[in-house]
Amino acid sequence: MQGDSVTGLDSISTPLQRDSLQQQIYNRLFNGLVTGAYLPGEVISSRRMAQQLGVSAMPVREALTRLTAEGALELTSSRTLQVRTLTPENFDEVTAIRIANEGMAAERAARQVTAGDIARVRALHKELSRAAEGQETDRYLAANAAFHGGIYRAAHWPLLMDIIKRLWLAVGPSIRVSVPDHHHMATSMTFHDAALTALEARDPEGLRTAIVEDIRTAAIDIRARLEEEARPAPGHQGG
Amino acid sequence: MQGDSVTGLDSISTPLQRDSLQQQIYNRLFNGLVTGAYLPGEVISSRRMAQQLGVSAMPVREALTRLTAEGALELTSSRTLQVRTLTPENFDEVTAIRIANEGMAAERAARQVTAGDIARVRALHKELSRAAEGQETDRYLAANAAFHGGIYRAAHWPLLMDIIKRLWLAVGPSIRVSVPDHHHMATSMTFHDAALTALEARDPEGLRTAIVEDIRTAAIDIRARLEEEARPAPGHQGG
DNA sequence: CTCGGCAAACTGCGATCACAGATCAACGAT
DNA sequence: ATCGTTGATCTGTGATCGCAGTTTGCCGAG
Repeated sequence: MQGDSVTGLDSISTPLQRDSLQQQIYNRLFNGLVTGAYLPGEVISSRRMAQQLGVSAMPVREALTRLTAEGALELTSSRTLQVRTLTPENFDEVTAIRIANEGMAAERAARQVTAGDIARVRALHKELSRAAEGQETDRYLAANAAFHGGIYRAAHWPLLMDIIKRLWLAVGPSIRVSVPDHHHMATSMTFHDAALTALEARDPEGLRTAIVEDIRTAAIDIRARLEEEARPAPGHQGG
Repeated sequence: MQGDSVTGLDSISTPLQRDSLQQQIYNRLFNGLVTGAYLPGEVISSRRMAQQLGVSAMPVREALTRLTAEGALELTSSRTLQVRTLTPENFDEVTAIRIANEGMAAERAARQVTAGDIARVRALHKELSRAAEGQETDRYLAANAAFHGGIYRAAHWPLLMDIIKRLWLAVGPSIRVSVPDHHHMATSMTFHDAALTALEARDPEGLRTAIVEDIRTAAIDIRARLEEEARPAPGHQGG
C-alpha cells in the first residue's frame, strides 16, 4: 500500500486522477474500511462499484483482490465478496500485534520526530479534540486514524507504516460496529493528550506507553461488543 | 497472502491447479523471492512470465501488482518491473521489525505448540542440518525459511504469520546476494539448535532469544555485504 | 394459498485487445 | 567513423468479452 493520505478524507468524491486507477480505488476502499464506512459482513460487488465509479471492472477487482489477500475482505462460498467479520480471537490477535508494532513505531517516532512532524501532529490532535467534543462519530474515527498515523509517520519507517495500515484494515470495520460513545472518546482523549505531550518532549517510553494504553483500553470495549455480536446469531440481519 | 507451503518447494514445476491462477502464481513468485531465486534489480516481465507459464497475462500481472504493492518489486521510471534493491537503511528497518514480530511469534509458539508441531519442526530442523553440513546454499535457504516458518506456524496466529511473510519478502533477495558461507551456516545452526531445544522445552524466553539472536547475527553479515554492494556504483550492471 | 423447478441475473476469474509511454536498434547525414 | 533521428518493440494499464458456478425470482402445478 502506498496511499499518502491516511483517511485524509479524499474519499468524499474526488474525480479520480494521478496514480493508477487501481491504486486510487484501493486507497478509497482502504480509507472507507479504516474509518468504518463499510461494516463487517457487508457485501461488495466489483461490477457495481465499477459502474458507480465510472470505470471498468478491471481496476476495481485488482483493488478488491489485494484487499482480499490482505484479509480485509473474504470470499464466501457463493462467490460473493464481503467485509471480513472478526471473531473475538481474531481481534485479540490483531490487538497484540498492534501493540507490538504501533508501540515500536511510537517509540521510534519520539526519537526521530522533526519540528515539522510535531506541528503536523499538533494540528491533527486539535481536529481530533474537536471531533471528540462534538461527539461526531465519523469525524472522530477519521481524525483518530489520522492522529495515530501522523505519529507513526514521524518514525520515518515506511515498511512499519505499511504493516500498521494492514492492521488497521483488519480492525477498522469492527471498530465502527462498537460505535465510540462519549465515555470512550473521553478516556481515549486522555491518552491522546499524553501522546502529544510525550511526542513534543521527545519521550520514547512515554509515547509508547500512551499509544499502547490507548489501544489496550479501546480494545476492551470493542472486544466486549464483538462477543455480544457473536452470541445471538452467526449471521445477523435487520428486517 | 495465503500460500500454504512456505518454500515447500512446490515451485519446481507443478502444473498449476487448485487455487486461482493468480494465487498460485503469487505463491510461486513468493517462494522464489524468499529463497533467493530472484536477485535484487532483476527485471520481471509479466508477458514473458505469462507465456513461460502458459497462461494469459492477466493472472500474472495481478500477482505482480500485489508483490509491487507489498514492496517486493518496484516500478522503474521506464515502466519496467524489477526486484527491489534494499539500501542498508531499508535493511535495518526490516531487521528491527523482524526482531519484534518474529520474536513475538517465537514466544507465543513456545506457549501454544502442540506435539504435532514439534514433530514437524524437528523434521524441518533435520533437513536444515543436512543442508548446512553439505553446504548446499539453495537447499539451505529453502530449509531455513521452512524451519523458521514451521516455528511461527506453531503460534497459530495467521495474521502474524502473514506479516512475517511480508518481511521475508523484503529481505529474501538480499539474503541470497550475501551467499551464506560455511561459517555463516555453522553459527546460525547454533541458534537453530537452541531454538529447537527451547521449543521442545516450551520455553518462551529461550525460543525468543534464539530466534532474535539468529536474525541479529545473520543481519550483521548481510548488512556488511549490502554496504559493499552499494559503494561501487549506484546502478550496477554486468557486461 | 403453498411448493417445486427453471431461467434470468448476478458472482469471481481468465483471455484478449487497445493504448500511451519508454527503450533500443538500425538507418541516414555529416 | 560518429552522431542524431526515427520506427519497431518492449513495458504497464485499462476496457471488453466470455465462461462456469451460485443465487434469486417468476411461473405453473398441486
